[in-house]
Amino acid sequence: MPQLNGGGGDDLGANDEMISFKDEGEQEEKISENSSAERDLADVKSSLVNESETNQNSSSDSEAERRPPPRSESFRDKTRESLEEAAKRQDGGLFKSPPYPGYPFIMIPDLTSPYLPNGSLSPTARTYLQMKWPLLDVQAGSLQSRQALKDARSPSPAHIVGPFCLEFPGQTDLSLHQLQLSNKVPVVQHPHHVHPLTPLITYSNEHFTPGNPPPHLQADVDPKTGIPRPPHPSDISPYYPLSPGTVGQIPHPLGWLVPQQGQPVYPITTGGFRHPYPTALTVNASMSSLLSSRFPPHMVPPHHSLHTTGIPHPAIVTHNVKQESSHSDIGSLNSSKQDAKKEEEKKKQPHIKKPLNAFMLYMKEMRAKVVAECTLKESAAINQILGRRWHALSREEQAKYYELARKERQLHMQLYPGWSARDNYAGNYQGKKKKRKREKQAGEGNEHREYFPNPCLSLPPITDLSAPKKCRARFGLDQQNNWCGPCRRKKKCIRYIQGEGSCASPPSSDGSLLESPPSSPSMVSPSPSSKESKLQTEQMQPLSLTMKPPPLLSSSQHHHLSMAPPPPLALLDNSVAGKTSGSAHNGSLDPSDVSSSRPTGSASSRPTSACHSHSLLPSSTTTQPLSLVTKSID
DNA sequence: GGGCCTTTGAAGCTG
DNA sequence: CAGCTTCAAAGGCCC
Repeated sequence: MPQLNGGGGDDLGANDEMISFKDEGEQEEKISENSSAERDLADVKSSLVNESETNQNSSSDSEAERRPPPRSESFRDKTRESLEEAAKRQDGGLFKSPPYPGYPFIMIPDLTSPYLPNGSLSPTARTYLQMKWPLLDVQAGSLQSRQALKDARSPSPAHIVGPFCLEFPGQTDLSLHQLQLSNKVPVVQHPHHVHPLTPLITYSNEHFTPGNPPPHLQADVDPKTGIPRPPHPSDISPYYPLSPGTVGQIPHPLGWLVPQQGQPVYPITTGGFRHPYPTALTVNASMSSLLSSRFPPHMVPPHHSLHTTGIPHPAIVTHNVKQESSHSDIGSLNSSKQDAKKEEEKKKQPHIKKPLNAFMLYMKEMRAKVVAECTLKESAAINQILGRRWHALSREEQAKYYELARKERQLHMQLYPGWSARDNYAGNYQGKKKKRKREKQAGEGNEHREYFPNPCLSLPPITDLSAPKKCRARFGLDQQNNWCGPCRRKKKCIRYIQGEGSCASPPSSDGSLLESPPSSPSMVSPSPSSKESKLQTEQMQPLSLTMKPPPLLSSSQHHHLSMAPPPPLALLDNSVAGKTSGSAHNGSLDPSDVSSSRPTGSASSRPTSACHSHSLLPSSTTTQPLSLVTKSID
């Protein structure tokens, strides 16, 4: 695994993955079949994690040798390349594959953390700054961009047309961090420029004084067992707070930088959490030194989970849960008592949250940017955008997040050896537990998504017939007047229900396109020779809807899409394999899948700004009218 | 105040 | 083992 502490520029990053990618690129040969490509992709994806895991202890130098055999012709097949290229274009180069093999990928907490007590902004709490990542050459233009970003909350700069104006390379599609890094200076958060939201405001440097672990943590002995704790693995990222057994609150993994209140992150449970681990940074001396060398002292995480200020760490979820009604149940008094006991015990246990997965990490990092660019506030909409962007990310980019996620999991495991995801399942955790998720509608789980090329659209590009709130997704918040009653009340969309077989949507002139049977070959069958189909798709995508006025257009469009009759099974390609994680994963990395399901390529190819014209939206629908519609109803 | 929405991914659960 | 379910973050919205 790439060493965080590694001197030089390869601090961390998933060099391993990157290397492999590079190899793949070298071997870029002919690829051929989607099937093989898919397999390869799947392998690659898993390998992204596996490789790093297996190699975590090895030096980056040797990684190349141990690198798995090039698997990948398919990995980097032309389709993929073209897609990536398209994505790059769409994203204004944000995601262009970095030419840097060993980009320094430093995992640095985002200072603009929501964990701030006053953090109204919702910057990412735990973001990992990549020293090089999109080091897009923001250069000169970056000044403007920076300025623009400075007023992130202010109206988007003129050049920012809308959310995800991907067509403006390097101008707006940069995260604050990226911009900050654009000058090639490894500055994570400028000491001078204190972000309004920066948690540092709340904390004085003293709080972050490295090397001053709290007394209770100084002894590296498990308080519980008295057995000296094993040192943290060097490769573990410093994102997890310790879990001092007695300490009820743990700092956010990145708590040293993002102290906050009330945000539970990785609290410690009684169960099996043996004990306090020094902060990852503490544990990881190399990392710590790295950070110390790179960042001002106050940037360096404290060696202890409990902040000296006594401010509750976000990672901790206190269970101030009201006693459940069961207590009052006389009939089952005895059992109630027992239950109560159990509940109390559970309450006492801090809630340990699941480690963030790659996408979550990505979202955390990019959310703020999207919010600023798109002026969207609703997370649902933002997440949709992020989801598309995630798909648009190059493998390398995704690999970074997978690597981060892997480290998170690893660290999490180390910190909470006895923890299981099951612990957080409903019922196990007394904290606010979400109710059972909405019952799945028929067909849910096989939802077919369409990727609208235009990320700027606040309207969710994805049409999921089975998804509730169809109107919401279709029309967006701005057009609630178009929503059906139930949708307004957040109930099941009657339109959707009605439209299961037929379109209940309001008449729309251009809806015809959507209603029209799938004509696009690419749609119908993501042919293995994806290149061709892809081209076709690209050509066809920019169609009909393009001309529609954004709101109306999108609304009707979405509506039709959702209402559209089920596409032939053939249409139901893997792109919409359903929500199962497995399929989703593969889909994200599968070039073929991407090509078939992602209009991004086409979108990107379009010169016009998606943000401006919303043209992309229509196009996709045109080409993949039915595909959008998810799986066949029957 | 809590659930829903929405995304992907990880992991647990189920048949 | 495949498929399904739950949860992780986020913040506006609704009840």
